[in-house]
Amino acid sequence: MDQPSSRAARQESLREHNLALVAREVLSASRPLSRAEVAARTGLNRATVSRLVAELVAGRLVIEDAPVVAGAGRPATPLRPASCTVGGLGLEVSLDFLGARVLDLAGQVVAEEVVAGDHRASAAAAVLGDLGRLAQQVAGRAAAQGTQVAGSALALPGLVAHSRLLVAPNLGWREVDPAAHLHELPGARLRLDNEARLAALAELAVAESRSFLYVSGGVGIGAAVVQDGAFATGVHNFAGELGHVCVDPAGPRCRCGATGCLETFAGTAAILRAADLPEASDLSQVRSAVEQGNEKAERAVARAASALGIALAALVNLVDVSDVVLGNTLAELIEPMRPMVEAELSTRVLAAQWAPVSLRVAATAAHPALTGAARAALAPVIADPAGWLAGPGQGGFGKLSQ
Amino acid sequence: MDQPSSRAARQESLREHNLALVAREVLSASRPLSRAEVAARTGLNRATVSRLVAELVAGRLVIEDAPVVAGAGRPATPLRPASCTVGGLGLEVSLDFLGARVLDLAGQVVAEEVVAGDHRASAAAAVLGDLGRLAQQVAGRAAAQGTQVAGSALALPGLVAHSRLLVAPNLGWREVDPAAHLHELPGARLRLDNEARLAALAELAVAESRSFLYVSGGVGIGAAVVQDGAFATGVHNFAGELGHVCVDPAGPRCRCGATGCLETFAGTAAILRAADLPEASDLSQVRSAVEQGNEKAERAVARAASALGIALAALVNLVDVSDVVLGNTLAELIEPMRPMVEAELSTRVLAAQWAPVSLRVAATAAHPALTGAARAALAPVIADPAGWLAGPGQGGFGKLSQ
DNA sequence: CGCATAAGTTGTTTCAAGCAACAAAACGGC
DNA sequence: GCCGTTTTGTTGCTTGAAACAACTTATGCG
Repeated sequence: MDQPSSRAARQESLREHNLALVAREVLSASRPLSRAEVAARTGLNRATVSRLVAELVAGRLVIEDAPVVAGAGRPATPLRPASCTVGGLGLEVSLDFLGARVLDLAGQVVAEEVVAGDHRASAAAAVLGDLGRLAQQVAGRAAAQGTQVAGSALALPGLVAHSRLLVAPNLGWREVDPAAHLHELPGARLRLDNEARLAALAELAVAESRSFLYVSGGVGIGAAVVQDGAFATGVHNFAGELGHVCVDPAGPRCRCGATGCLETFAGTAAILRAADLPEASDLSQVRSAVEQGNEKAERAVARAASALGIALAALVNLVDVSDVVLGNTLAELIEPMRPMVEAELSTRVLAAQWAPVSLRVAATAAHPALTGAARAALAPVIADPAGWLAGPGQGGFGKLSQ
Repeated sequence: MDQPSSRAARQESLREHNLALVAREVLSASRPLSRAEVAARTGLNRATVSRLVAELVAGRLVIEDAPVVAGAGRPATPLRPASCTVGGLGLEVSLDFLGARVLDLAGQVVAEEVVAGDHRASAAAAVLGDLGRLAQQVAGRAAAQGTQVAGSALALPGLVAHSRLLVAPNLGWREVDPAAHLHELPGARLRLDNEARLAALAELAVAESRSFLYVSGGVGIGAAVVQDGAFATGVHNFAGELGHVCVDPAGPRCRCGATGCLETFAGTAAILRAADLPEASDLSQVRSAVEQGNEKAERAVARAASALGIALAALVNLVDVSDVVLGNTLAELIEPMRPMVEAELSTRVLAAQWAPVSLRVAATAAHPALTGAARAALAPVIADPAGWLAGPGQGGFGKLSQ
């Protein structure tokens, strides 16, 4: 459904819209495009595309390659995203590492730094102080390469509203305002979001599908629904708390206070505990045990798979997705879990017969939420190039959308 | 969220957009507005609004009332939706009635007819044939009053994709193409949608909130998520199957094939069976029994409330809504169910403390899905007045009486 | 070498909205 | 009762953005 923006459109809006359209086409193309190709793809006139591209080139968002001869006719001038001119700074606080990464418009890493550390039940101020220093350092390195950081985004394993972290159960944090501890970040204001959602954004950049459910399964289990390239965020930005869907009201008590949450069956810690393997600290060891026929491990995985299937079936019944992408540590167990998850899905999803659900592993990349955060930081520039070109450095961007 | 339409915008699009903006403002205002007020609300220039309004008046979508004196200054000309010029035809096949209703742009009923009947395990062709005759009759009466039907929409208690009904478990229908049995409906093509979603559309027109979850609880339980006035439809239009969310994997078998679906606890038939009241055929009788302290009825309601709470909690965790509207027969039981539903919600929803969920009864109106269907039929005209004014208008029904 | 072909540019036209000035229709104070 | 004030709606002019058509550029091919 096309939700019409209820603002008056003037001619300036027209230009902004078309400029953004051209920018998106060039910046997210899989190969360099010529002006003529952009015109063909967008439906704009060649002359119009030329004017708009000129603006993007002048603003250093897009660069022209040397013309390439390909068959008859005048050779086309390939256009591609500028590298190392404008960047987004992605930050992440995870249970076991801190990270900062700058990506440029081409999606290349300009600078990054990841520091391991155990942040379970940690002090927010200290951890965020460390992260701030890390961010400074990485942004400095990016600047040395000529990359101006347009903005930053922080991925957190918890519930985020506006610019506050409400609760991150596994970090043991409540009511934290990260911006207060992260002074002097370059660019416009800091955007916060859930780890799963930002990881989904990274997946979106490489996946061929533009609608899927991304499940980030670690100690906690988060999810993000991507539909046609946009997130279902819910009214308060709280959507996707798959880990606390009730799978069996008679199940074990969860640290959130309820009983039978998915996390108590399929969270990393829960599976490890149920598998009861001496000195196993990783789900890959559980997988090996299953492959070797360890019965306790098999039962643990079956229990997790059944629970995951029930929760996913609820989600599919409610929001109707047909492509489930499994990320984070839970991805290790996809093959042993697959038959049972698929069985639950096919019996419990009302529309299963017309819209079968597929299950796959996320594109492997280190720390996808970090990549997604960097992309989110850059998103305002891509969505509103006119705003960026008009006042770089200034927060001309009202919209934090997408 | 501003999902940018990925089409090239030309000046014509600008005009269409602003025309739609003005149309929406006038057609969905609670009181007649002057041109100057529309200009203030939309941000458009007064001159521009005048030009656009002239077009809408010429197209008979909006009419001018006599100027009204109100204080100093030139008296304003009130603009209001034209009545009885353009209408939408809403149709519904329900378990126990067939209905057809024409609404005009002002939201007034121009003509309607509702026929009771039991359609459980019925023959689709015969029922739809009856509905077609009913539709003809009602459309004819509307035409006699000068209302040209712009389009029609059909509400069905089942899974709808494109223009086919895939399955309606309680009707016992599968793979039905209603258009094939409903010949010669006036206006553009027939739109199909789920009963719950269309009922939610009717609720949206009268509710003050523009984001809520509408639950239609009858024999089956459907739901629709409305966010900022738009529906979350999912990838295939299957979203909202709340009735088949698993509430307890050890629960009774559902007719969908799975076990422990919400419907098996909180569907009308399930509650009646559990309450075990001789000759009760209605949930209002169950409510009376509860009020009189009937223990079996109390247990039945508690069981239903707990199940509903668990399913709603899953939904709220996943899609983040904070306003739940209960419609259809289940609304009868809202008060006896409220404490238990709210208890489940507050313990099971992770964000409950920051975004408490409220529970209320739908605005009472007879057959809301019928109203919603009529509004849906009219929606294309409001969303694209330019298309309507240019297109198949004017022709068919000759001069208006009066 | 000329012709076909495709890419990109330049000048003109079209169309929608803003702007400013103005006309219309009320009120209020004297 | 007349004149200034206030708000509404309209008219003529200007501005801006994109389409269109014609043109230039640069290549391949016979």
